[in-house]
Amino acid sequence: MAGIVDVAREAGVSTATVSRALSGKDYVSIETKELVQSVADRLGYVPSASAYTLVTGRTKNIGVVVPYVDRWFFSTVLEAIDRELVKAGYDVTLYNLSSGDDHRKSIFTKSLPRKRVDAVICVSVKMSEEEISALTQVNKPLVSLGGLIKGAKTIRINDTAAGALATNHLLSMGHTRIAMIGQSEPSDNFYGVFDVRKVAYEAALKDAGIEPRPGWYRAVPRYAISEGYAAAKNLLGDPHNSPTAIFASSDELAVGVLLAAKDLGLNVPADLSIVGVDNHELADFFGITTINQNVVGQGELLAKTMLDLLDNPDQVVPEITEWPIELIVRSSTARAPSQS
Amino acid sequence: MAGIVDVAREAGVSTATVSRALSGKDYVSIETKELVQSVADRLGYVPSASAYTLVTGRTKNIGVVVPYVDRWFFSTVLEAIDRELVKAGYDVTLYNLSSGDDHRKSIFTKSLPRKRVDAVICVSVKMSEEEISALTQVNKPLVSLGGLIKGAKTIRINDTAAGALATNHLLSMGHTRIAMIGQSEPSDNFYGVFDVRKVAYEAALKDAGIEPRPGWYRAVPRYAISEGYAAAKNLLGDPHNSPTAIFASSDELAVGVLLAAKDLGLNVPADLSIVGVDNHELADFFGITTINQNVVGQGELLAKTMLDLLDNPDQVVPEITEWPIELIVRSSTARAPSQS
DNA sequence: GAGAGATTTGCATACTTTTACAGAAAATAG
DNA sequence: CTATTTTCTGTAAAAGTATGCAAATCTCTC
Repeated sequence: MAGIVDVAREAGVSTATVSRALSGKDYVSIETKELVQSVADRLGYVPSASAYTLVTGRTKNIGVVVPYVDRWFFSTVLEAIDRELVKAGYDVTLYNLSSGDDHRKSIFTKSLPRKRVDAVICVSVKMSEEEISALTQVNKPLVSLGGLIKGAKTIRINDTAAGALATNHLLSMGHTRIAMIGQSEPSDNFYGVFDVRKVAYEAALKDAGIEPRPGWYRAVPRYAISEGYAAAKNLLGDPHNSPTAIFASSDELAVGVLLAAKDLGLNVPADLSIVGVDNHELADFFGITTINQNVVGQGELLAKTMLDLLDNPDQVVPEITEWPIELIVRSSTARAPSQS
Repeated sequence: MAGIVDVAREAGVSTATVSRALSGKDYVSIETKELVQSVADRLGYVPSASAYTLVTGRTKNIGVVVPYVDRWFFSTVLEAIDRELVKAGYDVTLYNLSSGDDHRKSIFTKSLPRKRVDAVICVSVKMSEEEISALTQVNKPLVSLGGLIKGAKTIRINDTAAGALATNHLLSMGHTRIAMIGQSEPSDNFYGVFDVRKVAYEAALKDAGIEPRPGWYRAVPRYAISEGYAAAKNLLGDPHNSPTAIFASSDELAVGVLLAAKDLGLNVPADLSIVGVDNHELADFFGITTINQNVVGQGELLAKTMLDLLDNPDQVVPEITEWPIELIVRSSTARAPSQS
């Protein structure tokens, strides 16, 4: 393992010159630069990241905290974040909260502040005051996606607007019997949207003069096709007293609803309208009307925001930037069937 | 930012004692240990990872290289790997090859050897000789999942056996008109299984005295429901000359096939048998016969193998350990329909 | 009570790099 | 041709921790 001194000796210069030649950001003659470069290549020299960090205080590494990695939203956003960060020369180390609750504490009190990372990106994670201050006290920039983290720049969609947009779309098509499948209260790790969208859905109904039925809101623990299917089977069980529309809080749930409807012999959208959220690849495939939240775009903006913050650390900016959403109408929604 | 010297001064001991007290792996009296601990807590002291690494040579950090993170197989295996590694006190930094091809080079020549990680785990990635030697020369343990990396411990399923198992299952039920949907040649980053399973499928047919029809093998670029759907629609287009069974190289493809069959008015399994690979959550939901490869199990074993290698670096072990597969029969396969 | 061993601490060094400082050489200005 | 500026290079001092070595204290055992 060649070190900088080996390169210096071999090239007949000082270590300082080697450092300058390779970093390329200081006076050094073109000849010695090339000489050093070639010697370094020949010896296979790569500078030690820990030594670099020790002296500069910078790691060129960013920590990304997620509640899960094996779920669509998170793996998608992670891919987007990683791409942007890598482009700027950063590595990313992954902190997955689902890997154990006892682990969570050590992440925030040990790993993150331990000068391992230059900054922290949190996606949809709930953080306590102490956890936040543990980070800000060591002066680590912090940005967040979807969560509510006091003092951190946050990017998120307006979930109230999303819930209203979906519900109003159905109302505008004459539906009055509208059910919703949402997210049940998740773990401590996960800042979910479970009640925000529900509240918006109920408010939209009330605004239209419709009293929401408690039985027509179903909470599922996970955004999965199977969960949407089971919930829909249940909601649509009684043909004389069924909703004519279902608002699902994710496209994966919506797909489950669609399949359940088919299995029950219902025609979508003639008998049942469905709207989801996410603009998941599957929503396109199944023709599901959805609320596009462009997860990749959010991830990219998140990463760019972080990089920007790293460049000028004490800029003043809005705490929360709201990512635009839009309704994408496909073939899963239509006018409500005439009253039977 | 409190350093070890601050703790030492405050506690009235030497830095050496602080180090020993906190690491807990050397003689230190119980009283001073508690004293140091409390002072460290009060000051919010966390040892610097870079200093630790510089002096010990160990990072407590493992690099995981993947071709993608936003695809089912990889996010699932990543979750499993992370859980095991975290349990053992390691952080994981993620190297996603899909973040750019120019990036790939810098990963293997810079990031990885730069003493950032203690070891490297590769999942399904093709590596050149140079890339491997760049890692082994700096003495970094390397384990791999699914790829073929010379000199590295590798865990994988026997894809030949998988292809044979699936095909023979269909043959044993009297099918003679068997098509396959596999993976087209992927990028340089990705060590795919595209031809291994195909060869096994064709060999199994030939063993049964059936000449494989070129047109009945379809290659798709991506394991996605939509790809399986499109390929199946195509394969099943001509009702007088269609296969009675389709072997899909992944469960996601198989789901697409199932949906296509339904849309064409075919009855599964009466008119068409389908077998997939993975034992994806969806295969259970849709009742698809599949070959279980237990991705989580593979990831866990991979991580454990790595940890073991880290503990005793020069053990001698088999290069390749083969992960067992099994056929899970569900409701998507049945005896071939009688000849029409 | 003395010697042997076990336990407890501190001193000093090493790990590898970057960079402030200063000095030398070269270029430019007047 | 001197004075000034610019370019180039080396010396040395950090950065924060772990650990070998030695010294000191304590605990036994006979």
